[in-house]
Amino acid sequence: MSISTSEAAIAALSALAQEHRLAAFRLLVEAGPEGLPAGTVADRLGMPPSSLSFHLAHLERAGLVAKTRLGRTLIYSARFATARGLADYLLENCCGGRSCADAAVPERLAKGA
Amino acid sequence: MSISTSEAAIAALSALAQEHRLAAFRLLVEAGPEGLPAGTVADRLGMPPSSLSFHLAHLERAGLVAKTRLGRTLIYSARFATARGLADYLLENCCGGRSCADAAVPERLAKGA
DNA sequence: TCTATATTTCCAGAATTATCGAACCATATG
DNA sequence: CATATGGTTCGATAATTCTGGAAATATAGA
Repeated sequence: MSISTSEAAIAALSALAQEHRLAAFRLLVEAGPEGLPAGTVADRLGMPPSSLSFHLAHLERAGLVAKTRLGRTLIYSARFATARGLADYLLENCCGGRSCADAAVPERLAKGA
Repeated sequence: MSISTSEAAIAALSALAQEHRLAAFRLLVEAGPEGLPAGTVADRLGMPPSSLSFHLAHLERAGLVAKTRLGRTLIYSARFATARGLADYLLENCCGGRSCADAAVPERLAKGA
């Protein structure tokens, strides 16, 4: 998941553009590759399981998390590569390779000078 | 705009998590520091001015674009620093400093092994 | 098999976001 | 001042997303 199309970028962006999902994802990042059971995430975030499930599914569709069954618990883990892929996408497509040293003060356009 | 809080990150993420806004922002990035008049962006994106205005305002609130008046035209330009700030936020908070070499296959948790 | 646990899916209602025409504001120019 | 141009704001409607309880699914264990 290296995020090549803008659709993929939008999927990842909107997956993270939500309070609860960003919090869940950060929790999983912190948990590392071992991941965390859905229930644990729900507890730590203090939200009802059905709501959390909705958000985790959203993250999974965007390729940001992976799901593994272990007995009767489902373990979610962060897909670091996708997060990095999104960061790379931003750097390439939204910083245009330029230095990114904020210089957004256009003072002369449509005027020759 | 270095994006320190998660609120700021969510604002930037959701600003870019929309087809038209991402397209508009990319256009402004491509245009460089000189920026582009709102009307030009509307033309290139083929959308009614009021719709575009709505989206540009959204990008501006998130700190992703700057607005400058030049006569009767309003020129929008990308704030590269914010885009980079978002990329940095992702790298720091969503990749956890680790190598990011996808390793999301938790096979032993809750079991000693 | 019956029961308990972990979680998801379903569904309906609430909340938020997007769309776009019409009216409005600001600036330029005759 | 009158008029034209570039854009925004308003407002009503449509579309999408979020929320959370109830019912359903999957697995484990007695």
